[in-house]
Amino acid sequence: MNKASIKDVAKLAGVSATTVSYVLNNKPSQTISKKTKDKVFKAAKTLNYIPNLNARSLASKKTNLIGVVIPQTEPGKEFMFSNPFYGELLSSIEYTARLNGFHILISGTAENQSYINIAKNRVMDGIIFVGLFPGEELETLKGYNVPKVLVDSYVNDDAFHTIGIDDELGGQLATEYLIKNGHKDIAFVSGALIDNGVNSMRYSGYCKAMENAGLKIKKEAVYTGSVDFDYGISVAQEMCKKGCKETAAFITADVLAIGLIKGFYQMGKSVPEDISVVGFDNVYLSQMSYPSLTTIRQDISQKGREAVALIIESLKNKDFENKNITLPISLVTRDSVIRKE
Amino acid sequence: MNKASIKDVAKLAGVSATTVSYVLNNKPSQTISKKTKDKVFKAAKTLNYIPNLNARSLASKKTNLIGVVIPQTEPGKEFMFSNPFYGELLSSIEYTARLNGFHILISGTAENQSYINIAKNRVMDGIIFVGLFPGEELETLKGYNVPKVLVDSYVNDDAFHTIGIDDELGGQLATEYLIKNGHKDIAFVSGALIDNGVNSMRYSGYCKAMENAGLKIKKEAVYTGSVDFDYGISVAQEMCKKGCKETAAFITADVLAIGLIKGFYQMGKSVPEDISVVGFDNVYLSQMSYPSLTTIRQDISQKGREAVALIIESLKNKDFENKNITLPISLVTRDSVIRKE
DNA sequence: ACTAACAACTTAAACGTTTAAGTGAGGAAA
DNA sequence: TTTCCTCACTTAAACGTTTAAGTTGTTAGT
Repeated sequence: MNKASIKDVAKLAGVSATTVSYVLNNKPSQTISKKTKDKVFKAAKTLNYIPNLNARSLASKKTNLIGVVIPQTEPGKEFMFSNPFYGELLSSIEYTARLNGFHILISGTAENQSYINIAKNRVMDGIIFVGLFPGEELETLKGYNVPKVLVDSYVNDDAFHTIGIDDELGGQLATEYLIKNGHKDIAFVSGALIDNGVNSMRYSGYCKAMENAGLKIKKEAVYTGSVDFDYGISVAQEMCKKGCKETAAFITADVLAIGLIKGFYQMGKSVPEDISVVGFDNVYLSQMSYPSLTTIRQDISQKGREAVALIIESLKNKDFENKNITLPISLVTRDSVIRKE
Repeated sequence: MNKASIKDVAKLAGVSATTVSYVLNNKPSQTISKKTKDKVFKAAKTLNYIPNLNARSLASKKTNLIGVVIPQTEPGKEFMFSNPFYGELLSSIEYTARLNGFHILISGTAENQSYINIAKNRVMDGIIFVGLFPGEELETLKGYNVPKVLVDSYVNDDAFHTIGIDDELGGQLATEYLIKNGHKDIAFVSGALIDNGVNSMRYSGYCKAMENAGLKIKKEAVYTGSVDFDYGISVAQEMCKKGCKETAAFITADVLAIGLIKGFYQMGKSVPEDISVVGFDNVYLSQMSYPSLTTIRQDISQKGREAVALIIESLKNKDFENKNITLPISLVTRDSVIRKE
């Protein structure tokens, strides 16, 4: 028993396929009698009719599909969610999209695989790109004529919506808070510093705060690697091996910060007694750790909601101009920072 | 400048659309001269041709799309990833699918929304359902003629592949470990106990271990609510308020266990000194907590890989019978359990 | 009584592919 | 030389919808 098509429904109901389409889509542009509607509904129900969305999309040029491209945090590693930030963001995107009748098509980006592959290979109503993407491909992407949102990317091009936070300010707030608490030797720990990436911006905020306070930035106190728990542990180990002159650290991601805390603990040092720590993102994880993490709060959920909203708005209104949205951030103080005597 | 279609390419290359299709899909059933191939490739490149996958799917009846349905952990809450288990699983699914040329379409399940909606509304080559789903809808789902995988569901129906672990054994192992360490008053904490759900099975393992050891299961030591951090905190509070006669707890999810640890700490009790804790799942989170969590390890990543593999296998081989896979588990001992004097 | 308007449909083209079947040319086998 | 193959294509139908543009039959207005 194969799937019923609109024609089967039409035949059973004794009307044309067009009528079925009108009834089932509840087109206000077309009046259909109550009697006919009932017949169609009944026939559709009887045949367990399910419209083929591929056909619908082909005909209507709408797919109700939003693509989400998420960077692979580490090459060869399947865990694109090793940073819970992405999970929370995706969750918000999916939820908002679903409320609006859209589905989400996700794709990580493999090492050697172009991230625009997903755009090339699917027909989507819009795409959300999370994180930083290399510049050359952006050009190609521009030719893809659907609403596009860049999340957390400092690309300045009006072919895209952008949505992000003031990462530099965040870095500054975090560092200033440590300084305010009497710390002078403050390490900086982060994923790779890529031009125009969030980490670079946060680093720049760190530098600003240090300079404003007349503190020197020591090269050996700047650690950059990958954003995950294990790298956090290894940084803590390295710091301890070096003697750990630092009394505090600003870390650009909460997972990474939690890794540091763990690493210090393993090396016999404790947070915040021996070293204070400030993270970034305020993922749910940050309240779970011990000690709970002082961090820069951003509204991840809102980021997702806005991203979807921008796409939907652009879809509704063809002249809707691409927007650049900056969401607010704030410092949330918990237990990972202590005042230095 | 609208998108180029196969016809535009054909025109530019001076061949038929069919030839273009053959060339671009590299069909071995059809021989095409090198010369023509080159012409087609060149034309496609010039026009920046991107095949419309909706049209392709319509014609070929393959979508290269796998649907993943994930339960909403809490009604009205957007965070379907409040349990990191889902994120890790999804990540694995996405990665495996991508390696095989598939994309992932995800959908949470809203409260009042049928979870088969996604199946009804999209044309997919296969679907993976994660968690427990109400029985009535399963019947409807059976009519949907694509490979279907049920992950972590104790439905016994050969219309589905199933993949899971021996949850009862897991519950037993965890509880026995606590008993072996001298604990007699052991609480059980979990999400809702639903017939044939993993939590019920884990509970049953808990009961088995208790009974085998001649220990009584006290109703007031069994806590069931939702699987998230906050519920964990509230259970710890409740336990403490009751005087906390228990010296240990088996908790059916790591996030929940971490919540308990936090809650105990807030109430002035510490883990494992005052109370020992065993979790379940071994999500990456479990090593991050302090103390790190003794838990039941399951290979979440493999769960995802196998789920996708089953679908792909079924797609390749129409006679491939639905399988029931049970993956191994084991106890991983960390720091959240202490021997009782 | 005649036109206009409207309600309730249907016809047919279009969306962009795939693919079974067909075609013609050139070469090999008889 | 004729027949038969094989190569290198092309034709045309099909996939399941949507939707602009008809086509009726009825009602309303004058």
